[in-house]
Amino acid sequence: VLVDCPGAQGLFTYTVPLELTITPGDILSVPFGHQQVGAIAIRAVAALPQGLEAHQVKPVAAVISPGVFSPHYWQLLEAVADYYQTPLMQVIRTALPPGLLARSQRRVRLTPTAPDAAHPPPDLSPTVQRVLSQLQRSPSGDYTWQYLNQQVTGASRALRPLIQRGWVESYLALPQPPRPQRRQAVTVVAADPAGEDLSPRQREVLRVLQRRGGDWWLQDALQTCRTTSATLRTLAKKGYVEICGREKLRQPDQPDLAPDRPKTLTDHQQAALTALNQLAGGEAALLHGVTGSGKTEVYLQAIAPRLAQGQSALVLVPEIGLTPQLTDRFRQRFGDRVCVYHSALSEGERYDAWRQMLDGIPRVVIGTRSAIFAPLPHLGMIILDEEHDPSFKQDQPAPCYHARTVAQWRSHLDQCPLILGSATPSLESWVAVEGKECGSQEPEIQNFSSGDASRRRSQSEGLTKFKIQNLEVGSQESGVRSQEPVQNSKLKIQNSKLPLSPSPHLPISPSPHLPPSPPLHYLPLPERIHARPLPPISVVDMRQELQAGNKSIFSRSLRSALETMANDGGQGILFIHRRGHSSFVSCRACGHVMMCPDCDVSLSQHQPYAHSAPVLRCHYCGYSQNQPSHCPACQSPYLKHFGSGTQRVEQAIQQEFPQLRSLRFDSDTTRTKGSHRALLTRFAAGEADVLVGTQMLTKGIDLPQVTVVGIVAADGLLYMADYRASERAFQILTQVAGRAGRGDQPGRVILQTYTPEHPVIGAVQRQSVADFIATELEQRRDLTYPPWGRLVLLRITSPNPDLVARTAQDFAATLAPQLSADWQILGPAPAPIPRVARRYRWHLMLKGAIAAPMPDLTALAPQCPPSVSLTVDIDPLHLG
DNA sequence: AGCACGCCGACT
DNA sequence: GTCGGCGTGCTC
Repeated sequence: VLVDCPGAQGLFTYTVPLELTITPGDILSVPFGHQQVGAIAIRAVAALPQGLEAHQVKPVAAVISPGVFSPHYWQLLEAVADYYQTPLMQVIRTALPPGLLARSQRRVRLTPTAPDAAHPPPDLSPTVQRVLSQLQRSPSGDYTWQYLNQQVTGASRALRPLIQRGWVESYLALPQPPRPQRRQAVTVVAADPAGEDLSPRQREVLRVLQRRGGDWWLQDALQTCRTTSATLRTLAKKGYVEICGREKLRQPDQPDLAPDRPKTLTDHQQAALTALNQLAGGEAALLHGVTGSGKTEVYLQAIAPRLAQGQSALVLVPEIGLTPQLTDRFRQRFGDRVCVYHSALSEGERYDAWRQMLDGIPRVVIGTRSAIFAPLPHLGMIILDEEHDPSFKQDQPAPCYHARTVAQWRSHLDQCPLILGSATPSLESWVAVEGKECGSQEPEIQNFSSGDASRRRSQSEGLTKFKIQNLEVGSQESGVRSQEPVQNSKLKIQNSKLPLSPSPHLPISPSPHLPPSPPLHYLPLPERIHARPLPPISVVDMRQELQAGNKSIFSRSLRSALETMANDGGQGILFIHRRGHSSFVSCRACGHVMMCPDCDVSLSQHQPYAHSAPVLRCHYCGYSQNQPSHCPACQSPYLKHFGSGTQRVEQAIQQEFPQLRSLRFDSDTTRTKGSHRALLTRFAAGEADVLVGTQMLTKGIDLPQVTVVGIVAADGLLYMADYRASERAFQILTQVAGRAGRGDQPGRVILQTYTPEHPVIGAVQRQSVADFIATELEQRRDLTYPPWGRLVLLRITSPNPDLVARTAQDFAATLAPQLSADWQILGPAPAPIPRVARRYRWHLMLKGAIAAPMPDLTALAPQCPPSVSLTVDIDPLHLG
């Protein structure tokens, strides 16, 4: 068994209780030390491993979910673990729905014999007293061990006398993995509802039930018929209906949609579709379609034949909550074969969707990044829409994987085609297009050979993380602690003698061999559907506006565009890249800037409602406070806000265009479930004239009535200290501009900036992706930044500022002699934002040649002093 | 990770 | 002599 416990390296042996059947690949719950943890069954062994006594072996506690890992799927997880230098178990955890690998909780509760709170026994030490009164504070007298230790220092020791006297008991709360939800269901079985033996009321109920399909959840039936369960039970007794428990799939509410049929394709769409249909398994294509060119229709028609052949399709989108329109279109085309999977679902909904995928019925799964691990048995196609979007890269907990990279491996392992779609392709994909002049420079996003892998392993001499595949090869590591490799290599010998009948163990590859990523077939969609023109983009120099005496945040041309739009009954979108009211608040008298107490970040001003008191919020840790009336440094009353965000823009509209009704679309107004869809529906229904929003506006929104797009200030995007700032600015601006003129009315875009000469602005205005990419590639080549080189970022954090700095320097010193000549160390240096949520952050960057094998950094994490944490980010996207 | 154990300084 | 803090090691 592989246990879900960091630091527990290797495999552990358990007995199988008689009442359980366990197959390799099952997800288990096992006792481990003083707790119960999640585990994966790897293989059955006939005899105890050497050095292990029978009394040491415990039985498996439960099977959480039966066999879910196919050989290919397992190889995919191993590849992710290996490339992103993350323990396999952690990769498994990201691939599974949350809660499946739950661990037990140590809890403590008062027993009935415990003394009354009013009469505490006097012969107890102060800490014991405190623990007792803490327990008595809650009505149940029940706390987790951990919480009690937080509240009362030294609680764990103080509990001992209490437990001895029998006043307190300590118990293990078993993990509660999600389970299928069962509900009573009513089915009409009698064809004729006019039976003689029915009362009038029973007859009526039966008729209502039958009229609408005859298949109901008991709850709904009772409500609709305004009846009681007694009536239905009588109907059941008389044989007219059947009542039985059935699993009810948990699903977010979805609107009823009219089905639609495939649309006629333009010539370009048709050409792309033909090419897609001819893709062999493991081949990949870049579908480069300008905004509004109908990529979605191509996806739909490419998927349809795969479904018909009994295969499933996987569609990855940047953020699903943001794209109700896309999921609706898929539902209209494929009905309930569409399955949505993303992190905004509740635990139960995710679990149900995940189990549905396992059943092998052909489906279309639409999901975010983590859906690349959807357990679909017969995968026929993978589509990554908005392939360039940075949210496909995970940067918080390891593995810091890029869904596009993982998709390439998966497409190869499952032998299915991969489609990358975008209006503004990433440089990585652009360079990988076949026939482009990059030759051997082509970034092989994944290209580790077995040679690399074994070299890496030998480099780190025993400190390397334990890898299952090592067992198969035998144990070359001398340093791996305890007897694991020995006993396990013995197991291996046992297993290898077995005939290759039904695989007795989880198929584990000796080392994840993955071929270089294939070249991309280039499929352009250079025109919008119905030959609609791309909207012209006018760039407005805001410096000249100021000179002309215009102090408004709206230029004269944006102002007039909005006025004509209002007269013509069109709708508009205003884009600003920051939410909230303003970017920071500072004192006019002394220059003091309001800062977050826990981060090195200025606080943003928010004004939830038009006249409410302003609130200051930290966008990094969520800290918030009311805006003080006087400067905390000098007591001056002149605290002023600078810069503008969505709230400020909305306010300005209300002041300057009272006739225009506006809606705000940012993460403040879309926080609750379903609010995206609600806002978009209201806007589409004409409840507002202007939609004011952030980046969110760029993602998969198709609003045909929009004729005007105003970019209130492009500058905030252009000047970020990140080598990808230009690329991201170009992508966002182009995508926002592309929201205009998607209906019958032509659109126009007004781009306001203080630096119209910036090359990104020019490229956006010319709407020329190729030009932009060519210049950008040139610049990156000079510095050997990706896609011409590769990066690894070590993020080191701790609440102790000196310790982080020292650790970062130590790591640099350890790595320097280990790295090959084609890698160099940049830093260490404090991170661009040196402190977030009271943790100090340092960065250590490794830059290597494109063909250079990745250095093995897995040995560093165990060297971290306590309180210091290290994240290894392979191919980082943002360096902030 | 989480928990137990054992060492060591501080305080009654 | 005891309490409580902290580093170390183990989990089939």
